[in-house]
Amino acid sequence: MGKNSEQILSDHNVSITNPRILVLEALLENKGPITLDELQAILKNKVAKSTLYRVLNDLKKIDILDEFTSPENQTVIELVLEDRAHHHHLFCSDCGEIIDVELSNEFENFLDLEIKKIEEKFKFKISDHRVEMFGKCTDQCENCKR
Amino acid sequence: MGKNSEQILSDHNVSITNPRILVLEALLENKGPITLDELQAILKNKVAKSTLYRVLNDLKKIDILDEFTSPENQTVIELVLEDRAHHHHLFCSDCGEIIDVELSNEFENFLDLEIKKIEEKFKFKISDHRVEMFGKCTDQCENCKR
DNA sequence: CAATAAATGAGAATAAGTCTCATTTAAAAG
DNA sequence: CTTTTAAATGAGACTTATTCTCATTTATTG
Repeated sequence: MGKNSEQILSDHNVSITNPRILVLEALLENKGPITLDELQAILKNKVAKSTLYRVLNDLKKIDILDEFTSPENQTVIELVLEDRAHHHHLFCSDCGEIIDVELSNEFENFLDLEIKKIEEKFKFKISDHRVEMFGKCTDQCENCKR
Repeated sequence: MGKNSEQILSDHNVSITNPRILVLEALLENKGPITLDELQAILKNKVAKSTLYRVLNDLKKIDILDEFTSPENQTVIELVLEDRAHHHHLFCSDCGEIIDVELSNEFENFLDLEIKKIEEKFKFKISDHRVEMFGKCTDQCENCKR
């Protein structure tokens, strides 16, 4: 059982306010990536547009929100709590669905080695990485929402 | 020696126009990823804003332009000609530089195997993938533009 | 519960990208 | 090498996403 929204906020020394609770609850219910449009629809008439953007920026600042852009140029966000396993994303160009994907430990270890090589070659300190996969779900796709 | 812009256009059955030549030449000179802002600066007073966007969409349609979003939410584009090797991107959060990175064949093969597993698990046909690495270049970074 | 700083709502402002339409240009045919 | 015609362009209007402003409300602390 995960934490509730108030715990999350106080754990990060962020004041507990109604909009923040509402946004976090929406994200906690909707495990996995969600487009901004979808989130806005859920919170319509509950949280002002300007406040929604501010709250999302707050969550980014305390490092519990990941933001990225879909191939269709939609802003996508995802709550990243400590208990969430490291994962990547799979995008369907038919239905727009975005699926969390875990790759094998062997693969992640291999990737870490490659990254060490890149760090040396380019004199970089690499702090994070992301693997994105693009394709189409087949007709019988259980993930597809439509 | 790569192709020139007119050859590229005619190879893809696209009519040869001045704006298209100018955009392609700018991209050919600036090998590697470039932000839209940078490209717009280069082409200022040469190509209208609306035309620039149209030309970029044309290049996307004939599959020689890759577009993605930087961690700072900047639109980034990169010409992808047939002779370009498959590669990935390294982002510096200090200077904003985006560097093309090739990973080893062994790694790419391993990734292909992982992708096959994901295709089966999620009943997907995966057509493309992308590895993004995020970090900071060190002080003596030769890649850093400033 | 009072004081104060922080957060919010509403809408104005800005910025990125698309669309419209009159004009120009490229391509193809004679 | 002209003429024709469809396609492309430029300029700016329009749309949409995101940020900003400021008066009001709310959370926190003492």
